[in-house]
Parts: sequence; C-alpha cells; structure tokens
Amino acid sequence: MVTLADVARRAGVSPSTVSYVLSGKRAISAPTRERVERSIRELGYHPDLRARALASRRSDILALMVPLRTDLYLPVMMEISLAVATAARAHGYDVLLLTGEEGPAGVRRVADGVRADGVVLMDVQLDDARLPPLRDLGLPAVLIGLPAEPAGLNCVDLDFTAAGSLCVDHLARLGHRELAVLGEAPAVYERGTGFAERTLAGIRERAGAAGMRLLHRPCQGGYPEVAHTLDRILDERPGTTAFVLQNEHAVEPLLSLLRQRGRAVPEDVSVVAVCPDQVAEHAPVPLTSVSLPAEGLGRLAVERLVTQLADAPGGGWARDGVLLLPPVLTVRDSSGPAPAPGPPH
Amino acid sequence: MVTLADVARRAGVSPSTVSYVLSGKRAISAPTRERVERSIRELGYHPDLRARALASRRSDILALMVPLRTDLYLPVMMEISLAVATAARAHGYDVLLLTGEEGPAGVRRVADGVRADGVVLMDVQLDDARLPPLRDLGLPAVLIGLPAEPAGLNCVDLDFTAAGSLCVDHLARLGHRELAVLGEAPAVYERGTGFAERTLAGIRERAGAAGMRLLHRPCQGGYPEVAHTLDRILDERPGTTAFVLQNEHAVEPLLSLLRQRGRAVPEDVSVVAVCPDQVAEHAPVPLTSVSLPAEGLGRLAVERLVTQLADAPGGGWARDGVLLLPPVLTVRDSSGPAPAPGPPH
DNA sequence: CTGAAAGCGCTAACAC
DNA sequence: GTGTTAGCGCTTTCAG
Repeated sequence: MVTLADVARRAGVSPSTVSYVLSGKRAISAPTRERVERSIRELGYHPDLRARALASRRSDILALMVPLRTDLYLPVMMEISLAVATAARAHGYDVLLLTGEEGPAGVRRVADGVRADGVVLMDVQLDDARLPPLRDLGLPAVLIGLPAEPAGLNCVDLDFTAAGSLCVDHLARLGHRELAVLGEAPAVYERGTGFAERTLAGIRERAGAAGMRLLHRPCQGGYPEVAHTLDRILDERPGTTAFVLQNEHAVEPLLSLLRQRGRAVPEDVSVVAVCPDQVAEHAPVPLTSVSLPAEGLGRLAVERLVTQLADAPGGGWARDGVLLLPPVLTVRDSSGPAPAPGPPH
Repeated sequence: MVTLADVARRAGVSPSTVSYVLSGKRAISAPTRERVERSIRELGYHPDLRARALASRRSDILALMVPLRTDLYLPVMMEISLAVATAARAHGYDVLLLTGEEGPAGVRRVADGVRADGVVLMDVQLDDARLPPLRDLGLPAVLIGLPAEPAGLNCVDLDFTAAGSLCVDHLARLGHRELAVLGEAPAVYERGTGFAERTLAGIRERAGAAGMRLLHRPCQGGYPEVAHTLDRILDERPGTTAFVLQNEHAVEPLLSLLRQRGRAVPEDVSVVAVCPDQVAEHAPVPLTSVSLPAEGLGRLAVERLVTQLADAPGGGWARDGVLLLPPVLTVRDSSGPAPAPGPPH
C-alpha cells in the first residue's frame, strides 16, 4: 500500500506538506504542489480513509436509518434512501445503512463507535425511541418526519396538514359536499406515525370550514380490505362523491372497485391522493394528487445535516428546527365537478 | 471520550490485556477478565471503531452497490438491500450504501480508501463495467446477478432459466398450446441485463420441447404500454390462452385489461409471473408465480462474502463460483386448464 | 497468563 | 512557505 509518507519521500517534502496539498488547509507554493501532485499520480496514491478518520476525528460518513416494515410503501423509502445517498456523495460523504430494526441501539452503536459524523432518521414516530439516545449522545441528526416533541431537533417533512387541506380545498371548489377518507392501515395510526394524523387533521379542519360531510375509515392495502372498506363507506354514505386517499397500496384496488361498482371516475366520484407522483401518473386513471417529495426530502435532510456538521464540527446541535415543505397539488384525471345531486345510486 | 487506556488504568492492567479481553484472542484469567469487564462497564467504554479499523486492517464494513434506476422494480431492490443490511448486522458488519450511479469509480473509491472489507454488487449487467476494477483491485466481492463472464467471481442469483422453464411446464401440463410472453422493457434487454434473457431462454427451450407456439413481446410497464402490447398480441395470436409475465409494472395493467377485453382469468386465459410473492399475492387475481427470493438472495450474498473474508483475510478470491437458486412455483388463482378450443373470441 | 512497545497512516499544532 | 513531531485509539508482535 502506498502511504502518504511514500509520496512525501518521493517528492522530497515532508508528510505534512503532502497532507496540506491534499486538504488545501494552507498555502503551498506552485512548484512544491506540482511535485507532490506528480508524486501522487506516479505512485497511484490514495489516502487511507480509516487513518484520516482517526486523526481528523471525522469519518465523512453519514448514517441513514431506514424503516424495516412491510406495511409501509417501500418505493417511497427507497427513493428517499437513494436521494440521501446521492446527495451525501455530492457533499463528499458516504452513507452507512442502518435498519430501523436496530432502533435506539443502532443510534448508540453509531455514536459510541464513532462510525458516522451524523445520522438521518427516517420513519420517525410521534414518540420515537431513538430520540432520547440522540439527545443524550449529542449526535448530529436530521429527522425525516415530525415527532411529537421536536424541540431542539432538526426535522424535515412534507406539511401533511396543509396537504390534507389542499386536497379538500380542491374538492370543495369542485362542488363536492360528501367526502370519504380512505386512511392508512390501522397499524400505522396505532404506531403513532404523525403524518397520517396530520393529514387527517388538515382534512378535518378544512372540511369543517367548507361545511362538507366527512367520513374517515382506516384501511389496509389489498383488494379484499379495500373492497370491504369501500362497501362500508358507500353503505353508510351512498351520496359520497369524493375520496381522499393516503395509502398507496389502496390506489389500484380503489379505482378498480369503483369501476366494478359502476361509479365512474371522475364523472361520478372524484379521487384525490397524497402519494408520489410516479404512483399518481401510473394509476389506471392518472390521479389528481399532492405529491410526496421523496427525493426532495432526502436531499434536504442531507443538506441540513451537512450544514450542521460544518457549523459545529464535533456535535453541534440543530440550528434551524422544523422545516415543513409546502404541498403541491397536481390536477390530473381523477377529479372533476361534483355530479348534479340526483337519486342515490 | 473513554479510551481503552482509561479502562486499563482503572483495572490495573495493561492496554493489551483489555484488548484481548475484548477480542478473545488469548486466554485471560477469570479474575483479570472480571476486573476489566467491570472497569468497562463502570466507565461506559465503547471501542472506537475507526482506531480499530486502522490498527486491525479490517473495517467490519461491507459496501452495497444498489442500482439507481427508475425502470427497475424498486421494491425488489429495497428488499434485497434490507436483507443485506440485516444479514450483515447479524455477522457483525455494517453496510455502506453506494449508488450504482458511481459505477466502477465507486468500486475504486471503496477499495482505494479501504472503506469496506468487501462489496456486494446488485443489478449486475452481462458486461458490467464494475467488474474490471473489482478484479484488478482484488476487492472481495459477491455479485447478485450473473455476468457474461463469471469466471473467478462469486455470484448468486435465481436460476432464471429454470424459472422460465418451470412456468412453461406448468402451463403445458394444463393443456395450453399458445403462449405469449410479456417481457421486460426494451431498455432492460438493451442494457444487457442477463436475467431477462435467461428467463426467455428457459421459456423458449421448454415451449419448443412441448410443441407450444410462443410469442415474445418486450413491454414497458404502465397502462397505455401494456394495452398496446396486449392488443398487438391478441391481434396476432387470437388463440393465445396463456401469458408469462416478468415485468412487475405490467401485472396490474395486464389483469385489468384482460378483464376489459372480456377474457376471464383463469377461465379464458392463464397468467403466470416471475415476481416477488408479495406482488403475486396482492394482485387483483392472486397470481400463480415463480417467486423472486429477494430476501434470500440478499442474505446469501452476505453469507458468501463473510465466508470469503474469514477464509482469506485481506482480499482472498471467490472460492465457490456461481450459485443459482432453484426456482419455486406457487400455484394461485391465475392459472387453470386451457379452455376447450372453440371459435376465436 | 500478562506486559511493553512498536506501529497502523494521517492530521495538526508548533516551530522556523 | 515548509518541516518536525506528537498524537488519534487500538492491535499485535515479542518478551517474559
């Protein structure tokens, strides 16, 4: 293995000079730099990142903790992960992949072993067990999601409350008065995943303001489950003309089933979803939707973390607090004017 | 930060003794070990992994290179990634996440900087640009997928050829004589992704042996594309009674469209897919399928890599060559006896 | 069974 | 503008 000392010897300079040429942390005369660079090239030298990490006390590694659940919509998680990896590379960092399975212990492992300079946490629960160790250990972190008590934490997320409101606004303007929400799986609510409830809150608030009737039913993905839930809804509120949808697993089934039940989209009922654009675009009926900006969230998380690391090398705390991205609604083919009131189906 | 030296001092032993207690690499008397362990506990000592990596010349990190493509079925990739992460942890390794975007340069980065002890490569192309650096640098590696020239490489994959054959066997036994293959997107074939062609080869071979007529059409996912391809197929071969399907993005559209075209599954046409079980189970009609063992592949890859690292610390080469998992077909609701020959639809 | 000491390869004061 | 040198915290010979 070629070491920095080898390079220095061959260039006839001291090791520190080579180091400084590499880091740019002090001025080097042109001829010296030239010789060092030639030496590096000729020897095919590459710095040993482990040694650098030890000596400099920074590993240039960011840890990313991704959920390990099957009831979540994997593509979104994957997209965020890849965005994090890509953004991290763009800032000179590598990414260490931790599974949510590890929980708080994973956070400790990383902090105690000094494996990473900071951590990005995905799938943050309202009362997330990983937060206490994070605070105790002072590990620089950014959360994707919003816990119940975000004080002193650096969080980024979609403004789900506003997203919910936006969906309702759109439907209200189209004249809809009877709204049904096909929610996330019950497990998601029980677990205390904030986004589901925030979306609902936004929907509720705006539906109330607009004088709409509202029915909310949690719903697991899959045909049988959606069929059951849909039938209950239509039974209870036959006049329902609009659906808001948050569970990506329910998109296909819902559209399919509505057609089977003889309700045309968007002529008879409108459907609006909160989901990734890709899902909305590729649905049987392209969906009017508020997009879930997976890529943006990942990139943003990294940028905030990198900033934090630069500002306070060695464990500074969040300076920016919570950042909620404003939702954007794209009108596609699944929403239209409420049908003229007539005899129930 | 608590260091090993602190622990040693407090326990009244030498640093090396503490190190040996930790590594178990030499016998330690019970009382000594006891004092060291107490000292560790009381001080809350955790070894600095960077220092350990430098001194021991192993980082206990595995690199994982995941594709960064949108035309691939992300859930499979995600599942493999998580399986790799989980398996790696079970063997005491952390996982570094690299994106395929980095290509050969990524492999070099890891090897040159000694960031990881080995690497797992996903989405391997027939003529993969990452393989030359891998061979040159002697970085221990396992590929998930099968390149054109696997000599000297450690590869794991599903036996896609056998998977194709298995699908055809099943359909042949049910009496089908006219078979259509809805293939992967054209881009996938062009790129030289081996699995698509291997599946097709298996299908071709067996269909020939069984005297079946066979039509293959590449097909991108999405409703419009599948609709177009399906119509072409039915136009060209109205007597088609069986479909084999490999592109997960085409599952929903195909089933939907068949229904729209008045062909009942499985009464009029049978559909068999090569896809993850989860996709097969959650389709509108649960699909008879050969499962894509994402989790198994990930775990297997890690196990082989770990073995390789243990056998030849510091860059040993593959010892086991190629391992292809035998395919397993699960009969669900989408396949049935060929309909009695009658007038075309 | 235990200790002393020489590194691992790089960084960053501290000198000049 | 450059060199000297003491670490970073752990592992691992070599001695005993």
